[in-house]
Amino acid sequence: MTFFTEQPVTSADTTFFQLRKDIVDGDIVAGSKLSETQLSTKYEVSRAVIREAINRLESSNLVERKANVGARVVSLSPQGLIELYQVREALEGMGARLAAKNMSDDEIKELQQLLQSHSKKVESDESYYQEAGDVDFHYRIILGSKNQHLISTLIDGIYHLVRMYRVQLGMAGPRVTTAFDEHKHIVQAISNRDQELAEMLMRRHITYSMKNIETKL
Amino acid sequence: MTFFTEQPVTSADTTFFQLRKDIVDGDIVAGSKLSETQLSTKYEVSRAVIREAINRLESSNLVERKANVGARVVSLSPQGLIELYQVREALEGMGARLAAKNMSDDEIKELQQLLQSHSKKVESDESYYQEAGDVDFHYRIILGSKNQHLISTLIDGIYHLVRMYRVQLGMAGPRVTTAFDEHKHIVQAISNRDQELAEMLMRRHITYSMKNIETKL
DNA sequence: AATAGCAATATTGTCGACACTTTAAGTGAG
DNA sequence: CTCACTTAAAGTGTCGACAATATTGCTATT
Repeated sequence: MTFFTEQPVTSADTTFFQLRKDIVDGDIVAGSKLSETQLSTKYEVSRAVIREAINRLESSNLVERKANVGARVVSLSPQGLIELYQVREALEGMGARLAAKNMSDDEIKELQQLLQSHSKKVESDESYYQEAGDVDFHYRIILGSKNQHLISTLIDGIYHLVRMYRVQLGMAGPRVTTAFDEHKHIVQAISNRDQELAEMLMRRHITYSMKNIETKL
Repeated sequence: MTFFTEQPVTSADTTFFQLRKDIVDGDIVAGSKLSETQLSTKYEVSRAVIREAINRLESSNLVERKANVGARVVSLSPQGLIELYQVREALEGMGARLAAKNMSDDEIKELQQLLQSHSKKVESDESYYQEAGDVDFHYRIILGSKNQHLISTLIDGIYHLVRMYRVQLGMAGPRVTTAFDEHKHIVQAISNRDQELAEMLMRRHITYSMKNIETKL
């Protein structure tokens, strides 16, 4: 469940969302050039809205721009993945710490319930958990930090790139049940309001996750 | 010394830098509205340029935009400062950790020399250290992390907002010599390639720094 | 007098055209 | 044949005008 449904209001919004999806999904291949005129005809909007959309994509770290030259979709590399996950480790670690401090008792309860519903799905061997479930879990904790900078940096800025790596590398794998246990321990630390432990466990969880993906490169 | 002189190439670049400076310095007051037409006449460029500049300012977390309504300069608040420093703590902590791992021996030597030159200035009681010196020190470590995401998030995204808080709250204070000692210990940890310690010391350093500024709110 | 609805105004969003820069192809001299 | 220079092509940057949306002020009704 994505409970943060971004509602497009302007034409530039729509184009931005569409372009982002196409990039993350690999329909626009990594490293390729983004021609404004070309995209303008493809998406049937003026170059102005394309430019705005590209600007936002740049803010999301999905494209790179050079003045008077143009924009390219970022290219994926092992080094890039490592750097991305280092930032993610720092930010989500802090996120878990703050969540342990700032989440309401009700929110924690919901988090536990979410985990329990995942538990059933893991047992019944549904593959649901692999993607959506993991994302859902992490989103809740990030939002639970109540830190607006952290939230927007991660959700608007880093997570789409993370997904791009996952999608284009086939993602997931045999880490499902292992990751679930890690999630369980993190929630436990948050329930106990143990900030130190919550941060440490989240950092380890992300480190493991990176190493798992790294093998696929 | 700012060794990262951003060279404007387009008109939008120039306008963006100018606007950013005016906002950070408080010449455009925090919380005020940014009218595109108004700025267009003030800076003598077309609205398209202003719009691009505002978009970038939004990416830098210096302004907030609402569709069909307009952009406002962010307003400063104790809560906002705390949240900002929490993110900074996480990122610069990781930066110090990575610097201990990735800086070359030469770069570390230069860092030590920088510190020594600061030491003299602190003794001779020059107030130089307060602002530029501190920024210089932190920049070197961030750059030393060699992590491009970390670098751009901090230098392009967070640091201008940090400076905005400092400038508009009178900044600095009696923490000069204290901060210098903290810097010294961080460099020592980096020299020893002690990643854990470097991160921990940097995090504490930033926490202290926040508490110092917080008293001025 | 207060409020709801409407008209007028101001502001942002979008568009197509033009200006400038980069890139590539082509031409000529050595 | 190679290299430097010129020129043509394509692409990005900037502009002014129009369209769509939000805000303000007015009018009328209760």
